[in-house]
Amino acid sequence: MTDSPADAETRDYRGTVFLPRTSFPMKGDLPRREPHWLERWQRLGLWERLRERSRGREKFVLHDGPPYANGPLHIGHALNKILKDVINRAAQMAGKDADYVPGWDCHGLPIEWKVEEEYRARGQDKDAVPVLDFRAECRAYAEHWLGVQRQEFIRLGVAGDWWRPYATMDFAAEAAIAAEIGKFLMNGSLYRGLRPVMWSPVEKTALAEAEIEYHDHVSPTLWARFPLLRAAAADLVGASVVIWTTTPWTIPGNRAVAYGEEIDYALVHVEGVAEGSQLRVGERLLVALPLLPQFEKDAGLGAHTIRRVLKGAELAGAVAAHPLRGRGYEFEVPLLAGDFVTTEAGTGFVHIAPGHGEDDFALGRAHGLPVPETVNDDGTFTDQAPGFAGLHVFRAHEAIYAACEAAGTLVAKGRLTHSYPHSWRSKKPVIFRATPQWFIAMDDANRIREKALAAIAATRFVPEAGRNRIGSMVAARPDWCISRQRAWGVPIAVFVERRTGEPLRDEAVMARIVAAFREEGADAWYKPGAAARFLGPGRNPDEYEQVTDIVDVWFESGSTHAFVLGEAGGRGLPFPADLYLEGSDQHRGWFHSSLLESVGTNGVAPFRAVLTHGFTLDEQGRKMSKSLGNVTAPQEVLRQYGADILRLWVMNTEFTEDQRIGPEILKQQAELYRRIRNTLRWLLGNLDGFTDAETVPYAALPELERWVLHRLTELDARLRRAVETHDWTGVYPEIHAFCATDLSAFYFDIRKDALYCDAPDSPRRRAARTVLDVLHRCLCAWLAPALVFTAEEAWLARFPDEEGSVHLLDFPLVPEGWKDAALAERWARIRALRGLVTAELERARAAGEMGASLQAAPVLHLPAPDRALLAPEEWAEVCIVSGFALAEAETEPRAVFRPAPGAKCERCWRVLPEVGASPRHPGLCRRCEAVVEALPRQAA
RNA sequence: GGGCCAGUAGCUCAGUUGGUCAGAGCACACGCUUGAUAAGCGUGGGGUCGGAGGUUCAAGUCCUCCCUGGCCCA
Repeated sequence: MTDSPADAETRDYRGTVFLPRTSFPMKGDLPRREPHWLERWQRLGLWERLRERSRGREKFVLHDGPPYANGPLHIGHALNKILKDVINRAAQMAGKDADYVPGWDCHGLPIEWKVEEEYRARGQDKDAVPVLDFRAECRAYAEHWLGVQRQEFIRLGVAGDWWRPYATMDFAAEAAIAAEIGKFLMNGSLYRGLRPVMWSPVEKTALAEAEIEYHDHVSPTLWARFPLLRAAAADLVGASVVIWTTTPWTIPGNRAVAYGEEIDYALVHVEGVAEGSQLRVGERLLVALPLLPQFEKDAGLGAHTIRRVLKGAELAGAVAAHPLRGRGYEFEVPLLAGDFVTTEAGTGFVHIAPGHGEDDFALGRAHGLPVPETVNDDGTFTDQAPGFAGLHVFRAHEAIYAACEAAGTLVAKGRLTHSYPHSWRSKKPVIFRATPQWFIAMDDANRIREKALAAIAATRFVPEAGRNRIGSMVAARPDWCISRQRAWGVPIAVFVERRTGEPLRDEAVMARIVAAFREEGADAWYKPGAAARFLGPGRNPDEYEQVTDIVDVWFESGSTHAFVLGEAGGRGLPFPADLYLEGSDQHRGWFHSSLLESVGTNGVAPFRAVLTHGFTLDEQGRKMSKSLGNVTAPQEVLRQYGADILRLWVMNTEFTEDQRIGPEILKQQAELYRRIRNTLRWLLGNLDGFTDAETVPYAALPELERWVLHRLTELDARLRRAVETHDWTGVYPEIHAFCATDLSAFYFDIRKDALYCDAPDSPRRRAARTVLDVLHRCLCAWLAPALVFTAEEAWLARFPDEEGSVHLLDFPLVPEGWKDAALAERWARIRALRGLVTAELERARAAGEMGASLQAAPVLHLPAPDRALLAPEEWAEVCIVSGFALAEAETEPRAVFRPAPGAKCERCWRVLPEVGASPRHPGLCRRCEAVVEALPRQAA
């Protein structure tokens, strides 16, 4: 190189400019890079290190709601676990010991089905397989999917105790669940009662709702008289209430008739009948007024008069005779108000058989009606159906018709094709049938309902609406039916004394069961000789019935707190948990069952706070479904974009409500990500070679730098508030906006001149780098809970360390002293005025008067109060122009474009009159001349 | 059919107790830059705040009804 002026004209000063330098690439390449970070964290034992170094800190426990170990993860799983992860990581970085134990729900029907399916594929009969073998296959199936889902969660970047998770099929868990049932047994809340369930007479088994499919079916129909014995109004006594049913076989089980209080009923006096009609001239009938025209046709009603019309409410207290009175059905049949009664079909009266319908059962229970068991396992009538014993219900209608006709209560009969429930397996029609089931009482001496409502009042709900939602359910729900007639689950390990029908309440028996389950799993219940083994030497197994029902899986997952948290959990986690976090459907599910279970055994809720998220829909707000082809699979997002993009999406949505996702939305998230990534990249590039020695104390910083630090205090406060309240909405959007608007478009753009062109020891450049250092530390830490991979990459790009990780850090302390509201207000005004300047420059640019902003030296006319904001040279800096003049304005500020006089400095590109004045560097301005002169020769 | 929730620019979201509240970011268009460069900067267009009534001097913001969607039930 030469210093001769002749050469200077052509000299390239690019090499003397301090351009950003970094190894941090612009492209994230996340699908390829993320797995390497996972390997690194695994190798470092990051989770164990975190636990080690936060030992003794205050615990934060987000108790994991267990996903079902069946099939690959869908987007809802991803949303849920990512949210949990962000909250856990943020709590950890905010100074807590956030120990997170992931869990799985392993028992239940869907897995039984899958295993049965595999049997069928092999031509094997499930019922021929010994129960212990079947259970072993179910266990292996759940084990497999637990492993798959674990890897998928890990790939999402979710941190937790993955190699020591909990599972409801762990022996310890099965033992704890049995022990929890034992507590309800001992405290008296567990009882055996009747309840109608969907029952398949072909398979002789109860069916779950999901095992039912609906097909068209031809049912015999029956219109029957219920002669009124007593009623408030004299003209009703002796009249007949007419009911209509599509299940005549339920007549023997009838114990009441329901009416609608608001429905208008006609008291009809029959004066003529069609040929063949079963109606009698002179009789009086009660039929809903709107249904009377149809009834005329159905029953062959001829001439008649409507004596009067009455509201159903008038029937309160009325009593009718059973239509088979005189044939073993001598009891009275009360008329009861039912809000399920409609005038859509029939007669506006519903015959109530408490053993054969949901509404029937509920109404019966509310009024203390008996629940006769009129039907056997195989669908034949029992002795409790006098006159029909042994007859199959599906072949009983002719006999019922005949009996009614003989009793004078047959009004009409017919046939109806309608949608009717069938067994999923046998494709045969099913029936509602009352069967003995196990219940937990809501309102006995244990007062679970009352205590649960109190616990709800004491819990924090985010969003607040959750309190009402779960509260109204708890207030209205019936006793909890916890028994299922299934194989894959935890048995209700109870014995019933045959002589008394009472469950055996013996602590010693319970203790033997729990101890055995702990060692051998719940399989112990099914092993030969189990009854003798658990009952102990003092009892004869023949005198006891060993219950073979399993417990509702909701009871199991509702018990997770009992084997994960507290003393019994053995993991050093406190009870209750700080937070439960699941989808809003869990108000009826896991939140609900956990609450009831814990209230029943501990008297309090297992959580201090409940956070719910909504459901993930497609881009049009529709539910995702395979048939619509609008499913966004997390695996596909990972393949195409990477986990950090999916995580960013989670944090950018209003997740307490339903969210949307799809190709367009993901593309947008990738764009938002790029802005954040480039902000980090620019920071890293401009911090090249930075050391603490360069740092400038706060008091010596220019206002612009102090303003940036003030913004950090605002973001820090926002973040810490989110950690406290679990209200994360808007936090990451704000960080993004900070990167885009405050940093990239404002602060960085302004400081490029100082950073690129000032001398390395210039106070202005050092001040900027001081702030860039803080920005890098803050952004890496703040982004770490959400963008777990990118934050790590950006941290290690600056502080390479074989053992290091951004995830081992706490959030940086942002000094309170950086907060400066007055400064913020002044700079808000400065930015507003800067907007006037940029708009004016744009006008000039469009008019062809200028290109780059450094070609301008505008004049800004300001009213008096604004004139002291900045000096002209500071305005030039802030507006990124080469010159600047202030002038007076009467009222409204305005900017006027002027071209910058002088020549363009070849190094810093500012247009200044002084350029050309230097003999050694005629192409440079004074600042750049000095910088270049001071550089070591090889650098220049 | 019932309970709960939501419906603000193409997209993601702000809009406290009703009174410059019709905004931001992204996307889009145009321009600049070419020393964050498959980057960066600027300017701009775009919404009858789901619809209809009502309360009020004044309503995305309160009330009623309806529509659409979601969750949970029947």
